Amino acid sequence: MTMTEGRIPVERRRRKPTKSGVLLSEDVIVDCALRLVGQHGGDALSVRRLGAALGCDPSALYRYFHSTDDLLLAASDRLIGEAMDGFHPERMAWRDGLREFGLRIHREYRAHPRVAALAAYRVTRRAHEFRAVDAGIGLLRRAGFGEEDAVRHYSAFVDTVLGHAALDAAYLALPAERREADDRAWTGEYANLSPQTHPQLGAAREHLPLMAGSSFAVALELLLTALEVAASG
Amino acid sequence: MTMTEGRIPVERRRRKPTKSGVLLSEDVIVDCALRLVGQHGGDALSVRRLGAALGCDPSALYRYFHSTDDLLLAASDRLIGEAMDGFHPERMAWRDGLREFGLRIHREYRAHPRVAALAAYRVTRRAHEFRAVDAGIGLLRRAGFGEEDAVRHYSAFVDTVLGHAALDAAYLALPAERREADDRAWTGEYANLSPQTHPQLGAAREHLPLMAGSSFAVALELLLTALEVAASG
DNA sequence: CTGCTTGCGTCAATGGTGTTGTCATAAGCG
DNA sequence: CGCTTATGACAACACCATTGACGCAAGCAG
Repeated sequence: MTMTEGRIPVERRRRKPTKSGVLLSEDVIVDCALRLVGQHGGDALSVRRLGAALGCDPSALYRYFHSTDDLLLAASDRLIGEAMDGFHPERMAWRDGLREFGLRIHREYRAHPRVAALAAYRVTRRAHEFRAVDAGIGLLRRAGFGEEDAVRHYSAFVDTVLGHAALDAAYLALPAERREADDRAWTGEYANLSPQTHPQLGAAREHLPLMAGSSFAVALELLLTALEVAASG
Repeated sequence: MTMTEGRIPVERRRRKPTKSGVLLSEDVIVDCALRLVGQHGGDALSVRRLGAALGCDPSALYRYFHSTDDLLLAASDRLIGEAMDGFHPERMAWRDGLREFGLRIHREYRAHPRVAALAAYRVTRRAHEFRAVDAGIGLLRRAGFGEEDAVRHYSAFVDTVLGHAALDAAYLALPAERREADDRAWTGEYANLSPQTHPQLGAAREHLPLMAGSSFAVALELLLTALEVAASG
């Protein structure tokens, strides 16, 4: 089929338990996938491992999703909903609201890095995203921006948040060994460079481990400050 | 080996041409990898395809790189090198220097979206990156930050730049059809939502197309302003 | 209760991936 | 000229996603 593939119908009547007794469903599979990624790291998500965890043949999953990408999108849809669940920006000051907005997305993405690495780059065009954008623009209007500037600054804000979230998520999705190797660079290769050729690195040697962790919190506060300045100016 | 693996020495004396007559080298391989990824997409980067393109056995590449990850880091470092080529921050005010620093990286990543999407979140641990980090920290020292704060704020700055670069690069790496569909969402789905349920989107309807383009320029200026505030405070 | 339809789990196979160990060969030094 | 060794080739291993054929059994029709 070259046409857009029709959704696999969610309503199923016939149910056959798997060899090990588990009843499969779209929800059960997404649950298991998120659990698998959360517990065993980013590279634990493969059709084979998922099948093993569910006690079914890997190919059984294709009865529910067209591809692993399709499965990941389904999982990412749930992520957006969970990130925004219980968020009530109208109850707080705009700056606090924007901060929580950013922190919620960032936290959710970090909790599911492998899924997030794919989700961050995509426009879902679904209900949860609609609601999030509406809330975000509303917060910037309350900060004092006019309509056009609110949109422009919301765009900059959310892209910065998503960019950091994607970066941190992609990093967390790396195999542990590579992640540790990247971290060690700041106390190893970087700290041992000659101060002659790299004077700043030499002078700041003892602070370089700061480069290893996430810088999102610092960047978020900087951005909020800048928005405050821009709104009042 | 649990220790950090020794670098494969760059100086080689013996040279044996491959079956098809090509002389392999680290540079030749990176060249080919960048070309391959640029032409045929991120999924085109595999040792087997790379070997085929170079006219050598896939395993020959392991004489030059420990793994495909190692190769990717080498390619990434070359991007950094090209981005920083001819950059002389000491000749300009710190704010102008940081702006150009950000713009250079962003431009280079946009020029090689597929490699950038794979490499934006990695630490290359190589010469070009060393120099870039040294220059970046130096600019923030000149802004008035102490050593520790300079490192902390450089981290936030560069991660924001890389995050935006990764986002924009991933967007550019999308198939044109999907990219256009995403753009159309802001004049289509988003603009047609009911103002009852999404009041902000309704009010700002005519400005929503602003969401389609890159927000990097706006975010960069915001960040520079915030750094100025933080440095003087 | 019987029997048919069909949803769906299983099996087997295809062709892709990174990586490693072994071997042969040729480059360049002594 | 011959020896050492760098390095390319080959084969094999373990994993991956995806597909098509097969057959079991769930649930409805009669």
